[in-house]
Amino acid sequence: MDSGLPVKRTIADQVAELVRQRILTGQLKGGQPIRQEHLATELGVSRIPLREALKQLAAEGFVTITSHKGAVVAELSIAEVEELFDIRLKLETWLLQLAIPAMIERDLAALEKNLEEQRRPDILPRWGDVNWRFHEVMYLPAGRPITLKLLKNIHDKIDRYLRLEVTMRSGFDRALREHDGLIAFCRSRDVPAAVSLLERHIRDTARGLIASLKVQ
Amino acid sequence: MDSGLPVKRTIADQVAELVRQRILTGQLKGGQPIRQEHLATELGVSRIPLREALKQLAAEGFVTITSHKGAVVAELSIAEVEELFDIRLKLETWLLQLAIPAMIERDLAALEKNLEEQRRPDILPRWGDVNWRFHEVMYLPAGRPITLKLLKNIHDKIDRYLRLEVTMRSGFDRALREHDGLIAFCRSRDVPAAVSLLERHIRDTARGLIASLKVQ
DNA sequence: TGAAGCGAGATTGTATACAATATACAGCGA
DNA sequence: TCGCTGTATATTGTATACAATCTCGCTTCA
Repeated sequence: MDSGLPVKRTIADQVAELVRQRILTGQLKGGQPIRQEHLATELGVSRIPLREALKQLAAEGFVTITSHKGAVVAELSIAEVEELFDIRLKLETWLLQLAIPAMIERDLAALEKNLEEQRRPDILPRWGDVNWRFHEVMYLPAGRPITLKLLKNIHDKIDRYLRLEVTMRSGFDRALREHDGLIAFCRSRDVPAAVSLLERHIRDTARGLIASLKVQ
Repeated sequence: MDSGLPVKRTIADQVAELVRQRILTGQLKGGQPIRQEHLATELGVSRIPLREALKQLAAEGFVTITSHKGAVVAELSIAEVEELFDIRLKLETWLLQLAIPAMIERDLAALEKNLEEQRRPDILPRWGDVNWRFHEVMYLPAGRPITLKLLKNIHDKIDRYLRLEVTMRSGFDRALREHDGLIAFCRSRDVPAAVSLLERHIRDTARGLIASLKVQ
């Protein structure tokens, strides 16, 4: 699956992955400072690979580094979340347009297999992952790997907040229905209908998340 | 201008900036390996800040790091260049749509000031910079800072190849005319005309660059 | 009172030293 | 000759040590 990963993983890479996961899962909360010595000793490594990991995460937008003051977990304002959803809207609808004509049976089967997983009762903890993979599989036939990687980064940043959304159950069933509809339109190669549903899907997700952010 | 820069710049930041510039200007060519010890002694620093700089550049996509083998200057395939231009097309037309209704006289004046600079005879070495700033100023009123930063990164990656384009003179005058036209449409608030011209502008640039890449 | 100055401790930034891994090449055997 | 293997060298990865900077409470003085 992750064919891009280096075979021999360096400590810095492992730490980057771990810290990223902690941020995504909310173990490290937005605005929280990251003390190098503390985290390094906890992980049983020196500060050198940790610092390299933090530099990488900073470039990816997960932490913010200020000289001589350290790294803090990045926070997204509501405006920034809205902007990220807008970027998704523009790029994902484009990819879907490209992907649908290029889809073969195997792609559609993969989408349906993913949808089955989404229906399993114990999905919630893995929802972020599975949901992204659904979209990824759908856009893969478009053959635009750079865009896909960019979108994954955006999804990761957003998912952190989706996890916090306690009222997710409400939007959850809707998301499943929309995913189901997307597959149907992909099957019938109905590009306009699929794109329009995807637009609604992304906008609905955005609306739900932003509403729940504004409450807090 | 660069208000986002840290006040106290760390060695790692300076090195990252310098290496990025060397890549952009072609002093470091695509595929070329970067030997840490060598570059570090040349710059008079230790390998630690250099390594942090390389991690950052890797996350930004300017170099590729392989464990225990080192960093090499990233190369873009023709397909990747095409994809980057496609992303530009989707995002920049969107930003322009948002920006035009929000433009005030000051923005238009800034565009014209930039265009004047483009007309100066000694522009070629600074073309990459000035050209990006034209687009940046044009999209700034859209109020989408994340997208803008993303686009800057894409421009940087592309500009490296634009610099190589020896026959730039041909596309150069055309670019100036198109920039001129864009300002006119912005002034008249003619969104459809501006967007359509911008589409052509980006496609023209892409076509010219890709043609010259295919020759080599 | 309160605002500026000044350490002591905490924290980050960088250099040096060493360990782990990769690369190049010589020697050996079939 | 060809291919394998082991060793020397080069290069990267990480730990430790130290330097630079920041934080925060205290003092001092207007």
